[in-house]
Amino acid sequence: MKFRAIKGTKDILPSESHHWQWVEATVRRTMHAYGYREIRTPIFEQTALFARSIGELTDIVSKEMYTFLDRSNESITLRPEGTAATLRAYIQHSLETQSSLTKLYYIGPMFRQERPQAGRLRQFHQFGAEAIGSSSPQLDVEMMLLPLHIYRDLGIQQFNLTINSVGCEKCRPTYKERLRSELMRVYDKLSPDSQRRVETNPLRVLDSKDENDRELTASMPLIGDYLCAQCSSHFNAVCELLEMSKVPYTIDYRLVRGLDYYTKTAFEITSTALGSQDALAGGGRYDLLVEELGGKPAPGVGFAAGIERLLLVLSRTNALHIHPPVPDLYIVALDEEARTVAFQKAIELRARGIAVELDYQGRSIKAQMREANKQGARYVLVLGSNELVSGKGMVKEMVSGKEYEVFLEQLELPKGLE
RNA sequence: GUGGCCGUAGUUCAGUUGGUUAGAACGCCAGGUUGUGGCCCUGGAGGUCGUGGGUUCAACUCCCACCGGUCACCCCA
Repeated sequence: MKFRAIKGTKDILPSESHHWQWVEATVRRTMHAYGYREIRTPIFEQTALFARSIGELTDIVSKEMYTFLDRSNESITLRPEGTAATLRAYIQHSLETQSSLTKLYYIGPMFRQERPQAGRLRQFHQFGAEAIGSSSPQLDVEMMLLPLHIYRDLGIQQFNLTINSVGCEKCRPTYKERLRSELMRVYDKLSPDSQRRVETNPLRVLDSKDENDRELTASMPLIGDYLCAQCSSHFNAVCELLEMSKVPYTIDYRLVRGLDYYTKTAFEITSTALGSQDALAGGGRYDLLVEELGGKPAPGVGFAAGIERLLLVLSRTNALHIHPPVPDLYIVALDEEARTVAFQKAIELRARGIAVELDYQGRSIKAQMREANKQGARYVLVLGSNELVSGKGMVKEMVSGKEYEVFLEQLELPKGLE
């Protein structure tokens, strides 16, 4: 075999595209219910946009982006996430002048060059939402409710919501330095990964999976104790709203996000049906990002959710019940003349919105009936010389085997079809 | 990116201590007489045994590299 899809990319074949359509339709319906409108941005942007928003030192920017020079020697990057481009568009088109609060959602492919494994592809798909222009904790909670609502609608039973506050520009630096100095005391005993993180992202050391690291950091100060009054009350408000919404959640003061732009609220939704790649969705508040990207200062909050992982959970919990679409009518034709009439009838019926399928290969009646059955056609009409002469035929309802007489001139299908 | 495991028909797999024409099931195609599917029966097509080297008289079976997948780490959706 000469050509194959690039490592870490996948073809979505007809046997599963209907599952995707179902998920996407559910996402759109729910987004609408929460007042979000779709935005579609290009899948590539100037590299600097991502470096600026996500953070130069993050793993995503420093080693996972698909970055290349185009023919004009401009550095281009395939988007690794959706927020940066969404905010860029928000700023570029001055959406803040349209209304004081902008609520947007997106669905589409993202790109990150990581080592692939189940639930982690190089081209993967996310849906997500952004609310720009308000610092209300209600929106923080809405960002958690949105994906949870979608998961419930799709039939996912088990998930865990974990939240934290990562502070703001006033309180985080103080905590960060305090933590870093604590970490330096045990630096030599930390795992190599954590040693690296002490410099780049000390908060992340607390999130280490290394047993020894966990012991070393067990009694170290947590961000929760260092939040400023504003961050603290915001976080409390978020917790209260979650209580009110009756959404189970846990607070994890060690939770950190991989993107630098988060302030205050950070959260993650995980599923036990997944392996090590267990994050279904993640998000948080980014009150400084719009300004950082050159826009008029505006607070914002958002989330992103992975579609492949969502489908993985659904298939592992046997929750994929959606069937592919079927033809309303399959026309079986027995000879050349009948095939011409069948084609003509198909054109007429399709024009009326009826899904009609027929044989294009001159196959036997048996083969055509089998095909109609395999495709799940609801009705079958057999056309042969008898029908062409009499102008009448029988439409057979496949599930019951019952047959109804119809006139070919003005073909009517049993009611309920149109 | 690091380490472990895996890689045989479209799919899921079998394949004896390396030894002649690589099998099954499902799927696909065609038949089972006169114009009607689902079950059943029969037949057929389909594989350079991931790719490339090497060891050997001989390799799908051993070794190496690469490619792909997968598990964990890393990271995250």
